[in-house]
Amino acid sequence: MSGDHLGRVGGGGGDGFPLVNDYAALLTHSDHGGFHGMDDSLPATPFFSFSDYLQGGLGVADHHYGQLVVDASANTDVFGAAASGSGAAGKLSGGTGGTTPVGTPNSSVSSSSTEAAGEEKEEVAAAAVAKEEEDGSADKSSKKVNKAAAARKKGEQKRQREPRFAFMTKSEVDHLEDGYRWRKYGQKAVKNSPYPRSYYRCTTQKCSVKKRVERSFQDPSVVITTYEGQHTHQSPATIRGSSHVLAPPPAMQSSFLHQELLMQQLHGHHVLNNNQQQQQQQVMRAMNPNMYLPSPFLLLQQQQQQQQQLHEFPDYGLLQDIVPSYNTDQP
DNA sequence: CGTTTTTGACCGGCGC
DNA sequence: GCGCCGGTCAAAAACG
Repeated sequence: MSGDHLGRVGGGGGDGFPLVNDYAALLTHSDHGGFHGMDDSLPATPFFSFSDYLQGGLGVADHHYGQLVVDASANTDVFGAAASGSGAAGKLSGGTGGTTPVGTPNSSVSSSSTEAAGEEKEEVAAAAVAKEEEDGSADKSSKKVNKAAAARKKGEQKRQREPRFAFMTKSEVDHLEDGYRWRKYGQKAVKNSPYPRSYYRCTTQKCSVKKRVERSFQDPSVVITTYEGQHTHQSPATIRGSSHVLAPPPAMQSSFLHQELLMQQLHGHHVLNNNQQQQQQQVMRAMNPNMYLPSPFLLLQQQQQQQQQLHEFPDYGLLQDIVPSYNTDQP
């Protein structure tokens, strides 16, 4: 039946997240289920679009959301898992200006990260990005990439699935509101986790965006959301009501908050290389196609080369694979 | 009554 | 070639 999910460990082959060109980040969501009704925990701050963010400069540490943004340490933990040595002391910082409904002790994050550094890392690394390239270089000689890939590449490219964008959010609600409507089409047990993974698909007909949501088994407070593809339409939440970019409905605000946080997290992660930073920028640029897409998508489908660095910075590898394929950026 | 969720079965890819 | 595993399908149930 369905009771076999937390059984096996290290089944072997499965990495848990066979992502291809993915990008991940951790967000710390201060409020829990506020979305679904009361969102009092969310500050009534004006929201920024990505473009604003970008144009406004990348050093927006003083952002309004600053108070919502939280411990970069936790971020680091989850993000880099192993890289966080001092993260243990991090802890929730800003705590929502007054409200910290989430009784989630970050300590669990740090501590668990320490203990389960390996596993957590695995999970993160996977969600983070992963690589699976199939170039002829395949010198990694890892377990993956072999005859199958070789054969495939030989004749034709494997149907590259759409780029994915994964990010982690500290939230108690599994399915975070992002302004779009989703229909759940499946649920599967995650290998090393007691928590299942849910598969959603955008209900808009022409839209084929999918997303999966799962919870970190060591940090139940952390939800990993992975988007795949990009919406071919606007968010219903957007259409409904205002055509302006301002004053989005609560749900959207939270959605944007996520993204804002995401970026801050990224930037707050001052441990990146130049390349990585550049890529971050690219990613962000990609993230806002024309105006503001309430959801983080876009991305890439190129990778390669930087693999070398991947070896040296496995923890930050996620940033490596990110290469926006969209040149919607302006001159 | 229409839509979404639930859940076991099924399928393809990949490792061994 | 076999078995494991992630991802998807689809029928039935649940929900509003």
